[in-house]
Amino acid sequence: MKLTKDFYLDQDVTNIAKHLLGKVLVTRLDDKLTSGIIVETEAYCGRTDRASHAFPNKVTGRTQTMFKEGGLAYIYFVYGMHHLFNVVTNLVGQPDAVLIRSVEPTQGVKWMKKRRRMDRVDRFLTGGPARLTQALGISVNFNGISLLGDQIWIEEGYQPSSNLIMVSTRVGVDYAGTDAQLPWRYFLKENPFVSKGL
DNA sequence: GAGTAGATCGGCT
DNA sequence: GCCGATCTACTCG
Repeated sequence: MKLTKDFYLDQDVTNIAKHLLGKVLVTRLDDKLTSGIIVETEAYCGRTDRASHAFPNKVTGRTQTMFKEGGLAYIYFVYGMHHLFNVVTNLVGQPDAVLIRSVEPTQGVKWMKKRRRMDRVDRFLTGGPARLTQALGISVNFNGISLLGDQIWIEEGYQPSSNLIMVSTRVGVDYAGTDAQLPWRYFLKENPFVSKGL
């Protein structure tokens, strides 16, 4: 069951970041189906949050995707080599997004191993924002495409009980001043595919 | 296990 | 010109 448009239109991006835990991210490329359960996310609010590329509601070539209606993929390139995948949320003109930081592999493990050039199934396969995009074959080519289509989408999974949902500050956003202290990272307790503890 | 350097390039000032 | 929503390989111990 693919998530529908209305899921992505919630105006509180932290709600969506929380609710994405336990859902399943799926890609289909060249008939290779790969998927994983979302176990770690971070919320970014472009209007108020200095950690967001779109702060403060700044439209540029890179950020324009985030200003569109919720339900699209926002993918950007960093450190000269990594592609990071985000879910665009909220209404048109509100540049909010959720970074997907880790998934737990489910389908297509064979393809994921091949894309990652490794032969184990542990957090090094799909834990970490750049690792999961590589494992699922996501690149900037997918920037701006719909999450309701047939190349990349998110499905219903399970609803984690609230005592398993952990909250912390976000990773790698020290440049954001006091906004670096916001508790906008969510992850599943003791899940071995989460990128780092806390 | 912890700590650190190096890779590598698009976006923005 | 600087630096990044990161990862890997390598060191030391």
